[in-house]
Amino acid sequence: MNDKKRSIVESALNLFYKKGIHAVGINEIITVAGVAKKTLYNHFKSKDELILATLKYRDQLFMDWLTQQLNKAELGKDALLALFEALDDWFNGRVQGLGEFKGCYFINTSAEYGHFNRQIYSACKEHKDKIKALVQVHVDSFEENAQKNALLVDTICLLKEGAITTALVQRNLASAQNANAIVENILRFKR
Amino acid sequence: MNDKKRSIVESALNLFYKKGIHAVGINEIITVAGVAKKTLYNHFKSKDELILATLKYRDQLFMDWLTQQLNKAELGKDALLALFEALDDWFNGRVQGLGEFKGCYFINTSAEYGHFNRQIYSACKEHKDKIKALVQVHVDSFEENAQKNALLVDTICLLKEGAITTALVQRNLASAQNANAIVENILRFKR
DNA sequence: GCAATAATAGACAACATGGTCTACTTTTAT
DNA sequence: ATAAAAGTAGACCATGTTGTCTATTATTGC
Repeated sequence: MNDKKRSIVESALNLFYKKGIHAVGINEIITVAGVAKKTLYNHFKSKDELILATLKYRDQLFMDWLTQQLNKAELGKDALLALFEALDDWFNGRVQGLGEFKGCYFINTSAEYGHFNRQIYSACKEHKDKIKALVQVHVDSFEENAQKNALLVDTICLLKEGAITTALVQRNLASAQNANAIVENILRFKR
Repeated sequence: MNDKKRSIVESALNLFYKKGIHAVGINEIITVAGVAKKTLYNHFKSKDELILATLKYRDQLFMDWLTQQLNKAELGKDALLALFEALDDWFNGRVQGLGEFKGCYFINTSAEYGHFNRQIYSACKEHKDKIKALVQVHVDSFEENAQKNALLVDTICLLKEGAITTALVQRNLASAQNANAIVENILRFKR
């Protein structure tokens, strides 16, 4: 990816994430990116295409970070708890690369667009599917009973989404710690 | 509340909920409401004030419905399970009054506005606080241990938020059933 | 060195936005 | 019946929106 192009995507993502997509205009983006309007439309043929690029970019950023956090812990239960510790870091501004916490970019974008724009919706869904797949790997490593396995994956994913939403809407920045405590209890029972 | 005023609020809410707030203009609202622009600005001195009115209206609508659903069940564990059955009805379009499911209006609005507009943010937070208080009542009826009590309330609220978000973003309309199964397991353990 | 490519600033078009205002009509209360 | 209040349609304003286009300047690859 070109330098200019990357600068445009980064600036757009930062603004979209902070203020919401509809609230940010092209002119603001090019000002922040320090780029001419023609340059932007040279790389992206519409705002929608730029939005998709920010979703892709954020997905990479987020997945790289999360995968790295989980890999620090041991495969299985430890990694699952590390997931919620990572979330806690994120909510409380201890993760440089993700910017000041303002909820999940993909949930926010879904909330703004719903299922109206198929491509945008798909990008958001795919991001969540990836995370679920990551959780699945770790649950698979110790839970062989298919039914219990599925239930545990669902539980963890629901708690994760709930923690993100609660941190945003209720401004409860401890929600990841709460979720962590819940998961710890569940995993302990499973011994 | 005046007939015209109610019509404006209802139309605005329907449009905002379906398309997102920034995506809907005043002109569209007055057209749908069948009302002159002056009439709208007679009742509300700005779009922001109208947004707040829709939040208040939806809060009443939703809380009335939810309270009624929980009251059908017995105080305590039954009511908590009824909560997730109610969510399942909502997600799958079996609740007339709430319109076609498009996520939680308060989460969506928070996602669009963040903490930028204090009044809007507060209205969203207060709605969630009310629901949490409702859950609290039922947990209080059978769980006297303070720590377990708090943990259970958190669990239920996180699962609820997670189910709503997952139903929207992943288009997983069974998420409330999943959450229900999880809560059932937890409550059974508590015997 | 020089042609091709990519960047620049910014004018411009066409339309949408929130909000105000005028001139007129209907509804309501007494 | 009549005066006050609340409604109507829609012109209008200033600004903001996405997107195009021109004319000029840097940056490339060969």
